[in-house]
Amino acid sequence: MTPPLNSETSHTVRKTLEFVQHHRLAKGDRLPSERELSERFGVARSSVREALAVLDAMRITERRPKSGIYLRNAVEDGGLEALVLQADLGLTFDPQVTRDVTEARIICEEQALRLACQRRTDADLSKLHQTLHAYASTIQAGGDMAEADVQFHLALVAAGQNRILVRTLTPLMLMSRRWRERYFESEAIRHRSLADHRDFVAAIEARDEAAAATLVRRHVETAAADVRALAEQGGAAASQTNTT
Amino acid sequence: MTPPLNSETSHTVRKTLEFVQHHRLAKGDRLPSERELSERFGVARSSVREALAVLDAMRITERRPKSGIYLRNAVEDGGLEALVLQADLGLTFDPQVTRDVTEARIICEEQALRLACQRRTDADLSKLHQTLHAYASTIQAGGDMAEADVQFHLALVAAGQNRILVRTLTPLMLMSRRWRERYFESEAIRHRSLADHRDFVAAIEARDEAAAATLVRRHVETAAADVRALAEQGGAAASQTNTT
DNA sequence: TGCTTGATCTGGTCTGACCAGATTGGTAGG
DNA sequence: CCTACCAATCTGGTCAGACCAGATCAAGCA
Repeated sequence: MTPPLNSETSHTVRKTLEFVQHHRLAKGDRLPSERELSERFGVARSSVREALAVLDAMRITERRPKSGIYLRNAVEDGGLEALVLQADLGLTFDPQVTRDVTEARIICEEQALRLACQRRTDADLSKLHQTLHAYASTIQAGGDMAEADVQFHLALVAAGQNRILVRTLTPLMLMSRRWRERYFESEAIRHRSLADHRDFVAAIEARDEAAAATLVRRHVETAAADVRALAEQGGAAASQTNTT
Repeated sequence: MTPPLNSETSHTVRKTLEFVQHHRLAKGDRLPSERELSERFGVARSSVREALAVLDAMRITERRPKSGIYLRNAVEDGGLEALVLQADLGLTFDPQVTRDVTEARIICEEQALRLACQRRTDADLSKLHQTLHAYASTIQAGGDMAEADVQFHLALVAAGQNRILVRTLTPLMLMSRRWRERYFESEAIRHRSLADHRDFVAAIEARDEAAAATLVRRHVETAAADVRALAEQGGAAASQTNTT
């Protein structure tokens, strides 16, 4: 459900991003020609072009006719969609990005939840209970917690009746999907998370803005801290990338 | 500076989106095959594929191997980047989207400005003054106000030291670029806007969070109301799209 | 009626070709 | 020795056509 790209295109996009990272290319630098990339990656030029069309649309690269392919921004400085793509591809970013994502999530989600308290309909409420139930089931069944978590938070935000806010938060959620996968390996965390989610729904049901706001902050901040701890402890191997 | 896509790819993307709109395709509906699209649009299949790669990456379409191309979401329900693309292409959306964008902008921008008040450096401040000056010059020279406005607001947000928030707000800004173009045709509005911007910088310089917050709300809400009035008055022709 | 089978359609990928500018290297002229 | 000009080369943009392997579905056989 997550991978948006075709196998080969996705593969080539990944290869290209890796190339950029590996060669420490900076904004304005020129990439090898399409023909050379296709040779280097062992795919046809048409495949390279598809990947470049995607990178272009994401404003990561810029193709200048008769000239070459240039890096529009550093890999870490594209659009949000670009970040999601990188997260999907398993590329990591520096800690500052993680902190910024957390902060942005708290900001957007807190306000969204306030709106949800004001505007939620009974339909939203039953949807929330349903999603909450699905969440609990996923814990029982040992299913995809990261996915269930994303779905729950998005349902929460959706109750705020602002589709743009939902779209804004979606990439922020998807971005931390990878981290969450490891995060939910702990049973204690899974259950604490479920308890938090119950509180969320209760707050929205009671239209208690203050409670909801406090909950988000604590929930997201705690989760972020845990993930950070996990990253430092478990995976020095997976934690570094270029920081210019 | 805005158009991110190559001529032909952009052209085909536009044609495809128009096709979807014209035929009132809904989520899950199937588009014509690549071969038929290429024939219909009068371009090679490879060009269609590039466009589809972009639409795929934006999660607007989904290509199922050996099956067909399907609409992942209604055109109005893609990612933020997709909305920007549509705005760039001159496609309009329903009023609810406009309202949601305004609300989301206020939420994100208010919090970003609060952060800016706390964290802005002297470098940020001089950058802001510089951007403000450029803004005033653009008014004098009769330049691209929409662009200058976007740049100013992004500089404002950037002072909050959260790159993710900047990236979040960028599409929201770009999205309303079209509307802004007409908006800034009024001289009165141009000057009121400049005055507002001066106040913004002053508030951030004084680290006055409350003032900054009040300013954003009033500034964005007023602008949105004006644009709405303009849309209702001037262009019934340009205001409707499908609302399902 | 029900099941099998093969023609057809679809996206995925590759090869190779041509175009028109941009770039660049070398050579002819000063 | 240096300058100026021109042609070979390189680049992205686009097109045409081909093959593959599943998916689909209708026709035909049991």
